[in-house]
Amino acid sequence: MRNQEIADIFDLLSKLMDIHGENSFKTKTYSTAAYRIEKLPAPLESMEPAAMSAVQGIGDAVGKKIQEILATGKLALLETYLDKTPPGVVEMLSIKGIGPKKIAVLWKELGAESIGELEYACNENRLITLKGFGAKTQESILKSIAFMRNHMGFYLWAEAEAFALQIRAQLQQDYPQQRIEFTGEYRRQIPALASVAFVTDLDETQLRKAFEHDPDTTFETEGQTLFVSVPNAPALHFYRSTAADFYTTLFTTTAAPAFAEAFSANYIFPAHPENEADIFSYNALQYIEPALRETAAILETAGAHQLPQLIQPGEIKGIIHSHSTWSDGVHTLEQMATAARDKGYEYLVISDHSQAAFYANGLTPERIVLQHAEIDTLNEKLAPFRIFKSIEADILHDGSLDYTPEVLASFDLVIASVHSNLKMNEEKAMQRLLAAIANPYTTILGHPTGRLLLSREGYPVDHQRLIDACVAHNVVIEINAHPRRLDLDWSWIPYALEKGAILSIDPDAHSMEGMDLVKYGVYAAQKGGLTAARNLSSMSQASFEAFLSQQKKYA
DNA sequence: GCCGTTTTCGGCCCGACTGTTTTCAGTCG
Repeated sequence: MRNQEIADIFDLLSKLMDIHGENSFKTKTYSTAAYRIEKLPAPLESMEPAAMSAVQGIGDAVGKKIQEILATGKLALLETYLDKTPPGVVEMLSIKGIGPKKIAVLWKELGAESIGELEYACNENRLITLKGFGAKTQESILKSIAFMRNHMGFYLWAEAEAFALQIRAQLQQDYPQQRIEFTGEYRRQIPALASVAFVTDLDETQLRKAFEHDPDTTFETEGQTLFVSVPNAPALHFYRSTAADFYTTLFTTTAAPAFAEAFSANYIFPAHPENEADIFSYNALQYIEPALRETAAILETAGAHQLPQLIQPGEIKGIIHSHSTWSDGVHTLEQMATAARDKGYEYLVISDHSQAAFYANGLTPERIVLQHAEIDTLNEKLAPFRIFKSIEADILHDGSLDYTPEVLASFDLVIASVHSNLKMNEEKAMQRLLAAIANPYTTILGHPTGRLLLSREGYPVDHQRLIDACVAHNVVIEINAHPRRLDLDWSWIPYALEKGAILSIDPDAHSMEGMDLVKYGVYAAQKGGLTAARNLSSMSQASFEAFLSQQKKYA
């Protein structure tokens, strides 16, 4: 079992015990244990019990519970708490803005045992009578429930990926003679999606057979399409097609509505295309990558043969934006650097959290000096690979960065990000962001909207003004590659490119494995037509150094 | 429940912000 899954068990245990009013120091212990386990550099599975109890926060009781989880796959104590808590109450933990204590009140005093009942009670204005609750809390609960409902059934592309690959692999293995291809929003690399779709020449009986081992799977047929619903997974669509129309079906089911409409209005399908490229060439169009098949406008660009050469995962040359054990990362500086080198990257930009982020062990000016000394030593050892000195500086409430100019000047580059006071109106958000962009030490604006896909709206920003300001101040705009962020959103990339902005696909890696997330950033960026030439992390080490020294002239 | 020692109990307990209070509990990053 992975550390993350074990940590999730302790985290849930801690919250359930809080709901049941257990000793808060006891529950704190479990939540701390969860945090520590999550940050362990090695899998608990492969650790000796002695090494385990040496970990801060893991004592006798937690150690035994870990052994139990590893041996049985579950934790009896958690099961007993789950047994005495209605599932709907457990679900309430996913409502933003309320925690275990408030949930306990809603359950015990209001009698709400599900999110539906809670929503009803809010609409009946019944929360305001409860101690510690008021109109604003009620409103924010309703808002959060509405947000959750809007995103129900949606999954991150990266979450859907493993499921999609597994389904396809199984069908290919069972029916090696037949064809199965991805289509729809999954093929278009939509960052958050509700379905994974396929085009196939398999018949309905064959398809159903692949799922019959799971009694919870349901099926629905509509014409030639089979819809399969597997619990807790994206919906599956199988568009069944004959060999003659296979590529026509693939083309039409891949297209977003606007793209499909424009195509059928202005172009025609050849009779029996032998591949998708035939459909484009028949209409004197350049081949359009699936990721780009969103708008009507892209067809005109393809007609003029001016499509961009989309950036590819192999064109990322450096890991920009990463964390180490100096702040809240899982691995040491040296581990991160050697991992980046071994993965074939030319350089690593280490950007731990700044001092305002105490929850993430942000760096004080004194610790920055020590970290820089370690980087210097490692750079001698690892040359020609290079670690660049950076920081993810918090953009404070007033838009200033988290250090004095002297400290900021000690970095090779500075990534400025908002991490606190996320509840802002657009005016306040823009004021903070524009101040940070205008700061001469800011090299990159990190995750510009602070959004978390399917989980949190970002603060509202005026994208055009934001991008214009970055261009004016030579500030690079990050495309944070974490699959839950993908922020800047791909839909704003064309505007940014048109205005001359430089973007940077950055993994925001908190571990060695975290570097592998860059590919999700590349997939999202492809949708916006990004090319390697306009992506900072595609620069070679030498070009990156030249770019930074150019930047310093502005500072 | 964990930890550390001025050990075998007693303290632990980030800080800003929000929304609720009228002095603070809960939540979040």
